[in-house]
Amino acid sequence: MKVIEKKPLIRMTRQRKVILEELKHTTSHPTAGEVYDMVRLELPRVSLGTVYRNLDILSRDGHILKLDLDDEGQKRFDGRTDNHYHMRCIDCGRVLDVNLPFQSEIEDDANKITNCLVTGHKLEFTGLCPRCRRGRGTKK
Amino acid sequence: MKVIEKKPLIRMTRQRKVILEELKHTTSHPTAGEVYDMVRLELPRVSLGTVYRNLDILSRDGHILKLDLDDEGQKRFDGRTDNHYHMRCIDCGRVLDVNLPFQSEIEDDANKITNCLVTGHKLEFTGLCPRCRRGRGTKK
DNA sequence: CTGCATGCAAACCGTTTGCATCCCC
DNA sequence: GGGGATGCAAACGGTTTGCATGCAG
Repeated sequence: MKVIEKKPLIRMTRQRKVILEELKHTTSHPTAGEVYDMVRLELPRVSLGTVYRNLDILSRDGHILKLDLDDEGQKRFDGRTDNHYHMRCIDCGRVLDVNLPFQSEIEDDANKITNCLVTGHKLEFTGLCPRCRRGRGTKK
Repeated sequence: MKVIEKKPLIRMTRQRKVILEELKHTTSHPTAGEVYDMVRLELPRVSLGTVYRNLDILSRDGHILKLDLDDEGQKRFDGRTDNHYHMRCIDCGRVLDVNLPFQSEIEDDANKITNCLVTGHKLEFTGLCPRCRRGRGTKK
């Protein structure tokens, strides 16, 4: 498993700062468009291109995570940067953190049965979030 | 874990048949564009729209798998429909099968620590495929 | 002062869709 | 013969990019 090392940000612009702060203060895993909407409340003249460019730089340097979840046409962003898993609600699309221990050993297992050099893994759960679950039966 | 039941195909057109056969005879996890290229060798007048429509229908009915892998702007398709995992080479982009036992129990673990109703999971490995691994050091 | 960052708009690329025609059952 | 499938081309949605200007260090 790779330890992501955060590089210090070379240059902190007003836009970059607001984008980073918004992500650090939410757990909603917003899309780029949603980040744009959030930032625009504070910086009404920010451009969507700037948001995309900064999300790229911030994730490249390890300050945020870029998530590429199944069945979504778009990426999501996470201010939480430690290794953790996610669960996506197939009803409402909400994305939640799953605090299962991070299983680096599974990469060893994969290494044993392939000729690859496996260095990372991504685990994503699907199902119903607590809210959507109520609208249906609760038994498994 | 959900057992996917294959529905019989209502109608078998020439195009649909060729698309399905191409996918059953390769392990390369091609993109829609790559399937299009493969099919075009046999049916030169096939349209890209038809390929997309059939890939949708075939995956909806469980005859193929639609894969949404990390860091790719596009979907891939798999003629192998049993539950299994994948590994993506971060160097060349190749996608390989990983025949690790399918761990439905991990969904139970997730159910225990969340209030969600977890019904599925997806596990994706990243690293170097055997070919790309040779170009670099082989020690871990 | 220098060069990276911004706003704006156009371009890009994978995918979807409307429509007239075709052809499988 | 009828309804789903096709080819074609235009539209779509998220993302990227070129360019002139702005601003952090």
